[in-house]
Amino acid sequence: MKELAKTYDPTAIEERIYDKWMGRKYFHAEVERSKKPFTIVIPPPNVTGKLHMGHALDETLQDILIRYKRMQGYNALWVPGTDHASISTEVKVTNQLREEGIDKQELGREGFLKRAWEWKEEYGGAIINQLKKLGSSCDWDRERFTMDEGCSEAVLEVFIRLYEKGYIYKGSRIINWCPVCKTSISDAEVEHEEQAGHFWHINYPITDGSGYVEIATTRPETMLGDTAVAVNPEDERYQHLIGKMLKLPLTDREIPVIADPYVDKEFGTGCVKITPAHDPNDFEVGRRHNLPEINIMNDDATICCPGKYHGMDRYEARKAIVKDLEEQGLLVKVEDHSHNVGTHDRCGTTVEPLIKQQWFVKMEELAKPAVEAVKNGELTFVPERFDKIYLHWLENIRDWCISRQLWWGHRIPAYYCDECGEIVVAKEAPSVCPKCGCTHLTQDEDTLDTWFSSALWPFSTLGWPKQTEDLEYFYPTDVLVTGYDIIFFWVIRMVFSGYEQTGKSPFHHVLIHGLVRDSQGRKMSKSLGNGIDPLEIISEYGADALRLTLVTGNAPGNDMRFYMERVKSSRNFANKVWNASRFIMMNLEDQKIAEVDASALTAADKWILSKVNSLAEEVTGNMDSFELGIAVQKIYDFIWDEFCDWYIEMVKPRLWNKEDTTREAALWTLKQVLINALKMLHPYMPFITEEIFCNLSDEESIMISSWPEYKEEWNFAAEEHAISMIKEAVRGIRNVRTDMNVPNSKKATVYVVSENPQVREIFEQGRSFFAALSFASEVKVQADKAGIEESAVSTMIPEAAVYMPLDELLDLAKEKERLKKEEVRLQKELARVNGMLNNEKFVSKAPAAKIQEEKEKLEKYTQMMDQVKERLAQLGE
RNA sequence: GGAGAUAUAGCUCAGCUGGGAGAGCAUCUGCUGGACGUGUAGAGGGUCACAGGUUCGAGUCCUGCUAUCUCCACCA
Repeated sequence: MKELAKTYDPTAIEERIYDKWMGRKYFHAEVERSKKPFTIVIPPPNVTGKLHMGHALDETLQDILIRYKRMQGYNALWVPGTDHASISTEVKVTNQLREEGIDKQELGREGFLKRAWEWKEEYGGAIINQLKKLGSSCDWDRERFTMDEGCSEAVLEVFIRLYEKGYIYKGSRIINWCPVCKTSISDAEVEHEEQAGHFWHINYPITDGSGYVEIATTRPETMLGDTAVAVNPEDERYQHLIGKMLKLPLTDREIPVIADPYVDKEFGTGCVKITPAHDPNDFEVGRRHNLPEINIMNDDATICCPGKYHGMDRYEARKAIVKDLEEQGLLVKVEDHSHNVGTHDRCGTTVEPLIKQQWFVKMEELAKPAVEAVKNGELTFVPERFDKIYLHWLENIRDWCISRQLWWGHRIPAYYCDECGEIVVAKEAPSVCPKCGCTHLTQDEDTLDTWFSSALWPFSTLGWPKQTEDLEYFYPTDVLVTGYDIIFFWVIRMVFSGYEQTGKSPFHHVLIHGLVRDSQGRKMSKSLGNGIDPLEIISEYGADALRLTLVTGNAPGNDMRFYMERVKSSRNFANKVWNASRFIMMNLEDQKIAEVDASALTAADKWILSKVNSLAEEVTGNMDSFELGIAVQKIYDFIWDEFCDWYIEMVKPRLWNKEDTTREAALWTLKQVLINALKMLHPYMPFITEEIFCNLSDEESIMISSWPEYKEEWNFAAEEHAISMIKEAVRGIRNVRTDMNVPNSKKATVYVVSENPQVREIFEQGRSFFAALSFASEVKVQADKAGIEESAVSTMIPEAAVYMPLDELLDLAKEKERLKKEEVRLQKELARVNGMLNNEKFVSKAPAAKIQEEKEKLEKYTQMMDQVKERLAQLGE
């Protein structure tokens, strides 16, 4: 056995261990009919991405679950991969080209894609290596990419299927347009933010000269595209206007006044300008009334209409138009007004609603099984409250705009006949037009929304559309782990795609986590510069410490704050585990410990075995309910408090005495308990547990060892009781000594007095460690107070009194004071217990077990009180 | 305008189906005996936001209210 370092140094260990795991293919899973599968697919990070704390949390949670299930004997598969991230990547590559002085358009589609793939090959894998640093046990042999051959095949298949069922259609509709990225985006990609703006009141002259109609708008520049003014049909004020024509200022057009219930009488002036081509509501109104749709904007949001405003930027035009209206006396007033502005979530640009030909997925029918899945419990969210968010979105879902005016992505498999305009949707380019027979067909220029391919991720990565063995065995996956911020983008789309294409929900559970924030609670962001790099934390404190920090004290769905003190405390725990193990290995001295018979075990051994046994039961329960924070807290407390601070201290006297007949039992127990604790800790802290385990065990790796299960033969209730009594006495003694300022070096005889022979037996049995833990020179266990000096200090536990003659140190007044404090405490406890037991309603309604519990407490407190009173009397009180 | 979350020790947060308020860090006081000072033994510190209600019993369930945060929403 090698000598272990005094402090744990993760950097020396982690890489070597990860290489070992990789080399032995522990992460790899193949179909194995004899085992039950447990599958997770990774939320594929963007190829443009760099590992941040959000990833670190997400991957840690998945790795914990997958390692846990693997140890439980499941055939655990964690499928990794990356997402092509159409817009982000396209922007990055475009910028790179620009720096080289190359214009994307001049380079052309083919040249651009070549560069994009080169870029992907060069930088795209970076994040994968970063995931490995965390200890992620992904099956890297199965690494996928949303634009690889198989995923692309799945995309084509789904597109064609949905098209043929009529769920995908092409239409001219109002969509969200990003004037900077120059592409359409879906509703989910629009972020709404409240912005301070103005409300401009403008008079539109009535053509018959009878006056004006006053409208109010937040976007005066769009008036160039107005094709009507609407009033509510029930608004008495404006009945006479309906049907009249208005002169649209700054143009030579005339527009009608129409009546539509969409208009709110109470808001603004009650008259609304209708701009069908630049506002989603107006678009609807326009379609109802067959109004012309006049587009006044170019793709870069400059104005496009005959006249002086042509070519102006939208905001420049706004200023000019307001100025001109004012000069013409048509501007009535300007009010301050804050309103919602839609921005593109990738670049922050204000989105422009525009009418464009785009491809859409019709959502109404597709959404139904996804709604049903949550309602009938086939799919559950952890925590449950995310059901509501999910359902609310699905129940109000609108058609999904899936075409993007980008090059990096899956090109839409639609071909147009140059002659007759026929649309052919097919996996491969048709050579002739099925309608007119000509041979000139051109493929649609657009690509698909990046989420179209990620929606298929749980099954496309397992071989779909081929009915592979993998698919049949590993699918549906078990749990999806992700942040609440992409429920709309991703989770919902995976669920309805799963039902539509495979007839099943793609996973059974969705474990939602929150955001990792900085120590002040702010979002970590590039612009604030407050991000903490997980890789830096790993290199300084180790991946285990980072992982522990990310799961400790965090409940599912809640945001968490990240700060260095917590990382340090996790690192300290790793060191604690390291040193406890080092201590045990030093004592084992490489000797083989034979299986020890239960009859050879002492009460302390049985106590700790019983504790680790119930720990296994509880932790398993917590992990099955995804309560990972609670589970790891219990493991932490067990290792540090029960095992290190109590059990190891208890067995030291036995270890030091080579003649001790129970020494072997102590060594065996230490090893058993440590191994079990390490196993439970392994999913959380994989590296340190592996390193220690391999130094301790003959098995080749902890990650393929078996998860501890509850075993009846390790259930020792009597010993748990006995040891808790001794611990109680030790605590009492320590308290007294601290109170009296007795240094640890000053030993005293400790008398344990109890009339109960069983209690005396417990202390007799525990004599060796009880003496050590209570700084006793000698322990005397007896039935009465014979031989105990009256001046000895005392502490009471149920069923026993403990005395220590500390002669010269004794301060009688202080002793009395302490006893009186204890008396007051006991009085309060007795009052509470008696209050309950004397309450008829409690006795008649509370469960029997609870009543029994309280009765036992009453007995204990009464005993202790008697002892305290007796002692006080003895002291002349 | 809807919906949700959060409010517990100085700080950051746990607390599952109701049955004597917890952890880590911080603060204070001891302890250097043979795993660990990244340690150890102790201490102080909480009307569990507020007000009602249900219950023998409420941090936990219900109602209301306040504050903060988040999501959704077409009031121009």
